[in-house]
Amino acid sequence: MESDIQSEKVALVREIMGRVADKWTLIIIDILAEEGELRFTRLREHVGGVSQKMLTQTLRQMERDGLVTRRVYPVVPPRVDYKLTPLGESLGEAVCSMWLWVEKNFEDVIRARQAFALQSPPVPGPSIP
Amino acid sequence: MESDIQSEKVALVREIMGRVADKWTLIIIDILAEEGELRFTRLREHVGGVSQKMLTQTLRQMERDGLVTRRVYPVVPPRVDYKLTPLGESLGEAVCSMWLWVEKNFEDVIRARQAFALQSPPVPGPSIP
DNA sequence: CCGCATCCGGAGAGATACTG
DNA sequence: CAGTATCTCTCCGGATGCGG
Repeated sequence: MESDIQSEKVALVREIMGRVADKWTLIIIDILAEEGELRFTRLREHVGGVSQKMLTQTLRQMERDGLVTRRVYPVVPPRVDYKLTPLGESLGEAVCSMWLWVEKNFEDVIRARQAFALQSPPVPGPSIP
Repeated sequence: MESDIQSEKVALVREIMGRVADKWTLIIIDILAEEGELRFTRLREHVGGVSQKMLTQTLRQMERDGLVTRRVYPVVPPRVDYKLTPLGESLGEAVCSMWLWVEKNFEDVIRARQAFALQSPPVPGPSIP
């Protein structure tokens, strides 16, 4: 069946979507898009709140997927620079629209959450001490 | 410090980004955007490969965040319809640009992975039987 | 001193089986 | 048919070790 090929593609597309839409990947792309080339520790500072392990892991994946280049300088304190590839930059534009949406609408989400909390009193037995 | 407010906002924005860029959320938004209103099982069929639990959980979150409406019909076999809110629809446009990017560029990602695999022979000892 | 790999413990994703 | 409870297993973060 041809639909096997189709579902194969769909699975692949979804898998890549899952990687590309990863939390740290989105942040890293956003940062590298406006900072250009950065070395590991600088990038870590910009990201904030990420463990070296996750950062390394994510960058590895991104390198594997052709989103970033990884340049290693064989110097005494090791130095590794990361930078978006053209592919990564093109993704950056799509990612940007997501960030813009969140920036623009996050207050609505907050309000929705508050409204939802009101009509769904979860745990706290209110008043009457 | 005012930067406390700033970092507070950043954390919030990132948290919402994390929710909104969730794998299942992206798929659900994409489907509801083009199918309109769907009941639970229909939606489950369209998504494909998702457990009821994950679907329920994700839809709950989306309802909480004001992205979908959840209408329950008090009938004998329970019936629940899900539909994007205006907020969800506006997100749908941003999400669409992500899907378009993946559709357009996933073959480049595949190629990048193959190229990466070649220069990084991980485990498999090649040839020589 | 910088970047990376590994081991371990806890938290959360996820599928299966059951309930109204 | 929609949702919940239980169990499993992966993933993430911190500490450690190492090589340059």
